Amino acid sequence: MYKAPRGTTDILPQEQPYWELVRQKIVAICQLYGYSRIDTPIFEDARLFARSIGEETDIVEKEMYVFQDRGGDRMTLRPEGTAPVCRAYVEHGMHNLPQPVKLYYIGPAFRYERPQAGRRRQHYQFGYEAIGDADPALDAEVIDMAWQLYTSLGLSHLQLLLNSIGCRECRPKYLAKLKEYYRDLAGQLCADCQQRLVRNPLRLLDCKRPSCQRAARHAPRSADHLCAACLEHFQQLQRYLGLLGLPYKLDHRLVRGLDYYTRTVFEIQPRGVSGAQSTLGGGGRYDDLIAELGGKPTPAVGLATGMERIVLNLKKQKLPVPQPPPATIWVAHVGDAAKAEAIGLTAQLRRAGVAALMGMGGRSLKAQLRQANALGVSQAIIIGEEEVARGELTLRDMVAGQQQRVPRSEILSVLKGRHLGTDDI
RNA sequence: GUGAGCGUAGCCGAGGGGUUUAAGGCGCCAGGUUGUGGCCCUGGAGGUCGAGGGUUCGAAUCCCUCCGCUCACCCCA
Repeated sequence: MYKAPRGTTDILPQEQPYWELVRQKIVAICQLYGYSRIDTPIFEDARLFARSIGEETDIVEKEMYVFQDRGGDRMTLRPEGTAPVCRAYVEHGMHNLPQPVKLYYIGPAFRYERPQAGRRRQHYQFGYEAIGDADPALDAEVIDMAWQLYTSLGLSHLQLLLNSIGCRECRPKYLAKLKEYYRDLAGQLCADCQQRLVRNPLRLLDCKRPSCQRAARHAPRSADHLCAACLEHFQQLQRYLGLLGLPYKLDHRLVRGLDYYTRTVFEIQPRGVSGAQSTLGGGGRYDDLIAELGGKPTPAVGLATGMERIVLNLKKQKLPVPQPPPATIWVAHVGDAAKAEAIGLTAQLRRAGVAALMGMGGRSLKAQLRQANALGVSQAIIIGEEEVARGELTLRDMVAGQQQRVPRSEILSVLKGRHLGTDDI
């Protein structure tokens, strides 16, 4: 028996209302903030991600789905959405458009990891990127937009974590200080952090092992070592967040696992959940990425959020989701002549915009009505020998349990009289 | 990659060596009305008890191995 591959899942019809709601809110909020949709390929040249995310990151080192296609090219199922969007920005010369260019995407991303709650090998990300402006007001807007998305879905008890990790000017100096601080503490670090000290010292700060946390306690903070320009940017951002009424918590240990970030980094997560896969969304500024990918130097800021984590939290907070309406009418029939009549009538109803279903497989009238009831259909039409002979239909109200004869030619106007056509929906 | 828990029909779930031809509930199908749903009653279909091996006269039940699922760690959405 075949099963969905590990870390993948079928999103079944009963789950879809959650996803549909999330998609609707996403489209609405993007319209509100001026973002246009972009769809990029699900696979890309493997080098795109190694270049942008960073060779030393977990994603690139152990989580990417890489394969060689039949032409011998090395491809990667995309592990995230920012790099492809930036590639598209450069490839299509979007620097000629009014800046910033605001783009959003919704689609699957792939990472080879052990699955657990809120983490799948194929997951769905919604993300957006504002490319072409360094104004901290844009950072604030990006954060505000995510916050509005979550709250418009009804999510509450969220917290915004914020940090600045500087730019290519000030970060190297900071990293040097960080390494210096750790020089005497190296013996206390876990094996992973021994590696990080050499390859990616920023990541030393967010190791969760108690001994490493202890070692990190008095580590120099990136926000205390920003250059004048980065400090100004960070302070302005905080001021703007204040103007927007967004509560935030500075977290000097928040560094994020992707190399392309500069200056602003942030995460939004539910309060009171630690450890588990709690982060709803995260992002930051990546002022060097476009140039890294061959464009001219272009500042940018963006966010990505996990759709299944939103759904997870909607369920956890027991928030209601709208259910799709059942069909309006069920056409039941008894006998060959009636079945022929039912086929024509059902088609006619649909063409008039009425959601209509008819019984299949020559089942008993009882069985047909039972199914109509189970599906929540509120009206049934019954056609038997007598109705066929007289050119009539029996129209049964499944809620009231009452029925009446209607001339076949008048059925549409009768239904309209009951406000059951699309004109009234 | 590491650790823990769990695998009995579509779903939930009893049974922990011998009348077990594997309970019960939900769902599905049909009948109780020669053309009428919901409630009720009756019946039916549906299972290599995750897989393989071992112990035993006898294994869903005990042992081993493997596989899968779930949760957690690492890391992230």
